[in-house]
Amino acid sequence: MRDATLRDVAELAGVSARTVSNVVNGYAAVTDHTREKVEKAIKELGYRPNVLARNLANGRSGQIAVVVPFLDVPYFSELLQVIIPHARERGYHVLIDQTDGDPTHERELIRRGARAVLFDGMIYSPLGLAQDDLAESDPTFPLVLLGERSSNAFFDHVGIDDVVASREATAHLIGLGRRRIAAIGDQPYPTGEAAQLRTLGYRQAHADAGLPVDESLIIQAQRFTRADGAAAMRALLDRDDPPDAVFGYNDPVALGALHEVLERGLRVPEDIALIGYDDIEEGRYSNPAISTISPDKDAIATTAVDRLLKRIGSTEPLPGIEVRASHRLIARQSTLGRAAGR
Amino acid sequence: MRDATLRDVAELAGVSARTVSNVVNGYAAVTDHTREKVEKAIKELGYRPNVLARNLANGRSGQIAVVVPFLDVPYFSELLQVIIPHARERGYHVLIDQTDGDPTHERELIRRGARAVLFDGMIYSPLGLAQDDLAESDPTFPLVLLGERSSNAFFDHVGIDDVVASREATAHLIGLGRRRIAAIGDQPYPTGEAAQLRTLGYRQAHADAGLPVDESLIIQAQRFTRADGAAAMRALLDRDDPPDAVFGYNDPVALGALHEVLERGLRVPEDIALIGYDDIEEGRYSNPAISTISPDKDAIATTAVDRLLKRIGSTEPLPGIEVRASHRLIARQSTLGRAAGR
DNA sequence: CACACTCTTTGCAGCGCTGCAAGCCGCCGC
DNA sequence: GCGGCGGCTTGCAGCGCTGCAAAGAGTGTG
Repeated sequence: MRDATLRDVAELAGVSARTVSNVVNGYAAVTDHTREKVEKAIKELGYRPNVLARNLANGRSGQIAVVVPFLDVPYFSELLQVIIPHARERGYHVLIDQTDGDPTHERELIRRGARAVLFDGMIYSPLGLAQDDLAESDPTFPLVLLGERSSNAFFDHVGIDDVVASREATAHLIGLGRRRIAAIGDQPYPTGEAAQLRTLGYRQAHADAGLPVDESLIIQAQRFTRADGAAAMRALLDRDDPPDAVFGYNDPVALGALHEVLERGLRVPEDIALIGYDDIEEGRYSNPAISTISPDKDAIATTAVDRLLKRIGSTEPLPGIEVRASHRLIARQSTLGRAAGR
Repeated sequence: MRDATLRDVAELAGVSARTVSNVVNGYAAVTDHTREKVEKAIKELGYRPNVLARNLANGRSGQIAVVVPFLDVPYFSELLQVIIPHARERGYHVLIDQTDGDPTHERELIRRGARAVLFDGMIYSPLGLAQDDLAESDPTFPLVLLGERSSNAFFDHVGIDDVVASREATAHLIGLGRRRIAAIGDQPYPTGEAAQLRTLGYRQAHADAGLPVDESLIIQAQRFTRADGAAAMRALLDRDDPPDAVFGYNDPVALGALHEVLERGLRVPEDIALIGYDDIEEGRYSNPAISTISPDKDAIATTAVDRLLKRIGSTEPLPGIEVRASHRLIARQSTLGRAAGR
């Protein structure tokens, strides 16, 4: 059986289709009497508005897209966990896309996004996207960027100050007396701007302490996975002069490295201290629990949604703003040892 | 500037709108000559089809919804990681919703889903939903259930055999000589059918071995988180007669328990052996790495999508089928100790 | 009692696309 | 040379809803 339409309801209630629409949307003032009639008819027919038709008619889709490189990266799923309900409260559904970090796919999205009528705006966490690619995007399309990239004049950008945070993480290790600190996760190529900011912070911390940087301790990682962290650590431990501390550019990398260290029978933090980045739940339950940089995820998620909706709601393009969420360093057993206590 | 429409393209190319539509969709045969003209016009105007209008016109949305209780449960994000690209290859976008395990929200979805024109079908992993609630759903709505629930005549159901898998997990511990095996995750109430299947397997394994079950070792858990696992373990270790092994109903629970055990200075597996369920990546990198039941996630994800699309494509309702994906037990250090090697 | 004004309700047109069925055209066979 | 046929192309109508502007109903005022 065909679903009931607005017109069906109108007919049954003896009013015009437009009035039914008004009742449903609470638009114009409607007499109590009329409203009751209409509501009765709606109930009787089990009418539900056709979202598609509504969207087509008013040119909005009621959906926002959230694009992340990898869904199984805990940081992203934890963020989505906040974004989805927050968007729902504001009347938006969330469409999720995953780029697998594929630059072609990412570029595609950012360029054609503007025309995709499927969603009204996009929250985007680019990975393999160079700054230049952003320039090609339609500046009138509501877009909020997540992560470490600096915004341009057209889009908003929400994230923490990665340079400062990375400097703090490194300084924490230096403060513990470590002198051979490895950095795992550098990406010294155009699409690795995010990683480069962390490397910059790492360097700054060394400079602050008047320490030299051993370039050979800066290790690259492609995808920031546990496997990447473990592989990098393996190489580091095979050297004659292994490090005495590790700064992982995200928690999975640090956790992968941790796994490798323990696997070799070394002690953490006595032999090697480790710190990660992102404060995913997993890191609170690893053994030992890992120290990390904790970004204010709630703030990032809600701010991103709010900014996006503001952009969507605005008729003329808003200038891009840069939102800095707060972060803090959480020291746990992987740097403090048993002293970290519970 | 307004986006170009089909009609704009038609005008520029000097053909009818319908022909442009044919070119775009590759429907009817079109002369090479005409096609070229149209394609040129499309490029010139930067035309992109309006998905909303298309959907409204042909009554399909090209979107499927995937509903999970919690996005930050690694098992679900790993599953989505497979579902999303697989659906995309088949021309579908994935809309993700998260119920937070809220029964009201879940019931709402299942009941009204049929009418939600936003998506053509739904893959659903219910949590707080009793079997009865399913009966209220519209049997003509394409729906595939994930997880442990047994299907009814109207929906498909994809999952592994939880009873068998749980029996194997428990038997593994028994085979190691353990006799006081705790089970963490039971949910002895109507919405906990999934958990109950695991408890059943646990009991069967004991029966198989001629061992009695100590009911006090069956611990409940609400949400299957690391925190739940840790809390349950804490209580178990505070007893005078702590267990010598633990079967966690999913990996996070097992990992939370593991954390607590190590925190107390006990050895794994010497003092307490642990096994989890789901084989999330995290468990391969924990210290020690945890043994687990590994469901064939690829098969589950792709089968679920394929079945759903088949249902969507079929004019008359298909009878519900039960798909059993395979699983295997992966023994790692948390039960085998160092012997598990690398 | 006519008129201005406000509050409700209405009809129309159209969002951009596709299903349908008819129309057109050139070519083949007899 | 004519009817028939198959391959391409077209026009129409309509998916279900909302923006817009105007009509209708009701009220108060001079």
